Amino acid sequence: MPDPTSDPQRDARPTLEAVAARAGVSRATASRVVNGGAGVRRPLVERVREAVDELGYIPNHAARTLVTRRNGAVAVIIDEPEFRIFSDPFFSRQIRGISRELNAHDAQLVLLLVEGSGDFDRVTRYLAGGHVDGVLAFSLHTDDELPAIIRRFRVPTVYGGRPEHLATDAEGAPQVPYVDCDNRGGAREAVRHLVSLGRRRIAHIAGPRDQTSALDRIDGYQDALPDAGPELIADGDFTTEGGARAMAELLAAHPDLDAVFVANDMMASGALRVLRERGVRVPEDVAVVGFDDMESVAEATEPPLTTVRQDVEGMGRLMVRLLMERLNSDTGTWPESVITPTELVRRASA
Amino acid sequence: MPDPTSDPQRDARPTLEAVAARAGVSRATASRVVNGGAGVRRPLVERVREAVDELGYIPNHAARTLVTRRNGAVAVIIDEPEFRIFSDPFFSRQIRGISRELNAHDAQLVLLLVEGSGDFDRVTRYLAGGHVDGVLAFSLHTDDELPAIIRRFRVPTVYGGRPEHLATDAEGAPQVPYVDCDNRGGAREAVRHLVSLGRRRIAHIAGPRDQTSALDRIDGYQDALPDAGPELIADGDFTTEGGARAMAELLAAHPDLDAVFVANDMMASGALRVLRERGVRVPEDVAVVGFDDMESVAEATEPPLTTVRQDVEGMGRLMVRLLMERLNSDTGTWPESVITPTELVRRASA
DNA sequence: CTGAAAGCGCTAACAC
DNA sequence: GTGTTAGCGCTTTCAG
Repeated sequence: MPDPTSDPQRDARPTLEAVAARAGVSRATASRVVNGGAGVRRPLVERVREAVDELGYIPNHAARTLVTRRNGAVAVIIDEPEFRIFSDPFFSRQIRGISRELNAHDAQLVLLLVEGSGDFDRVTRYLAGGHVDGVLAFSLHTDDELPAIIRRFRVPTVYGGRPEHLATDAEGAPQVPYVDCDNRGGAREAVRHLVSLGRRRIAHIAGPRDQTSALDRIDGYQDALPDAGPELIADGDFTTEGGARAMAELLAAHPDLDAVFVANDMMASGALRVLRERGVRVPEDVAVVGFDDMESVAEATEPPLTTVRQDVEGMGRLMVRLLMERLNSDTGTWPESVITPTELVRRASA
Repeated sequence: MPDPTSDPQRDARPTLEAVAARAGVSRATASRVVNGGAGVRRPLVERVREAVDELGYIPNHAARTLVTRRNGAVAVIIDEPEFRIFSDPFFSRQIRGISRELNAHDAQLVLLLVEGSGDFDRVTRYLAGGHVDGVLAFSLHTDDELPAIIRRFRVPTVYGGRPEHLATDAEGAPQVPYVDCDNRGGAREAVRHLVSLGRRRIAHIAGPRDQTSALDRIDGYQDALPDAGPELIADGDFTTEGGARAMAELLAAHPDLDAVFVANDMMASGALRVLRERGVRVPEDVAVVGFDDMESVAEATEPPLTTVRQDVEGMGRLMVRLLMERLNSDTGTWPESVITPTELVRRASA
């Protein structure tokens, strides 16, 4: 905290006391009204409300937190290694969903960026300090310390994306609620679509293997193509350039391929560029299906991209809702994880 | 705030009282030690420290805030219209700088996304509620209500990027401290570099005219080329596609151009692609200079991009430092705005 | 249904 | 130097 030596703005905001006085009631009654007004007679409620308006009363959060032990804030924790997701429209959408839903619950979003193990101390202190009611955590890595910290301090948490290692309780039931889209099912559908188009040599450009979304999409590809060898899978990194590179490799190794399922739209856009540069016609020669349905990308490609849509913003909102459900449950039991459905969006590329 | 009907986790964290008891001192002394330990004799300091460790004591933030009236949190406010900047690596870098510097000051980052005028109420309540010690606000629009709100509640604020309309005090001195890079100077340097290379028909691909950074870069371009007509300026939108479009227009209208200064790297990357597709050699036929120096973009282009570097992360840190300076100043006077220098980074494209 | 009173955990005068 | 004592503004029993 900044050096608290000065206080340039010792503002005298009205207190509940003042409201009560003005309304001619006790502080207790004023408090009841401010918090919904249950069990207070109408006329009093109105007098208090008026006083609130006239005085421009706004409750003091710190005082309230001190007694209720709830602070109306949720931390969004992002691992620095994953921080690049920040520059992914995908993530900005999810944050937007989170922000919206949090607003609806009158809760604040505290952003915690973790940049390597040095920062875990800080985050630990922060969580241990009970500054937030809950946590939303994103795409953890294999050896991430975060889950352990979170478990240790029993901070209610919802994960975004299926965590690599699902913790399980004594009965073997997963103890880590998360929200993810049906990556595997969506991928399967995409590839089946390609098959139904009569394509026979269907390649896959995969995302980084340390992300479960990429792994799950590979699984979906293989579900639909049980006989396809791993040589038809090229590795990408979810960036446009990575997609372009992978496409070039694939073209070199398998000149006969007639379709490619790409694990996200950014890479698909790179792949399309390479195909265009090589004079390969899409979809006539090679059909292409992406994943994500980021309109800004999928509608701007040439030709427009057929892709698997996932409701990213909705997933963000869902994360918040799961968390709130838990926070408001008396039993302290967790809601189930949610796998949201995907949907194939047909455009021109396949 | 979520419905406070339940409290599944009524944890009994140790209080200062407990620490004091264990160390055999008064709460006051314990407090002094926890807050730096100035004016407490060594042996006592150590006993208290031990007690803190043994008990795993962590100060209760709410209680502290209640009395100090400081809450160790800073809001970062982003206008939804500008929310796309989220998906700009530029912004993610700035946020990172902010986050780092805030951590260094032990302050938290509260993210406030504004999505249209409906949300101003919420933000107003939040700021008025005194939940944060200060505000960092980004790229406001012409008719933005935010500055008014901020002024009304006298929340210490630093802006990121030169605000469109600089508020001035009675003496006409600007009252809005901001951090921005020297957009105009950087642009000027870029174009002068092109001139020094012997280029004579130098075009400009500009950013959206409602952003001061774009406007300032246009000014810099014109500084260096006082005789260039406005027809050599094409409008872009800071995206790759926009840059490609603008480049195509320019090529059609001015087949004789031999250089182009592009207002950011993303657009430059799109422009380079178009030039390549048309068989225009870079830099032989047309030299290209970008702006930003986002390595991920500028180093990946073909050829690598000569561009104007700005220290984005540093600017984020600076914003925090200005804010903290203000928060810790007894006089409540504002530090000056800061314009950070830019630097031409030569690669292969010019 | 309303009010009185007791704190929540901490800091900051003010004494000693 | 260190301890004592008031609160900070609010919620919440508990009486009435």
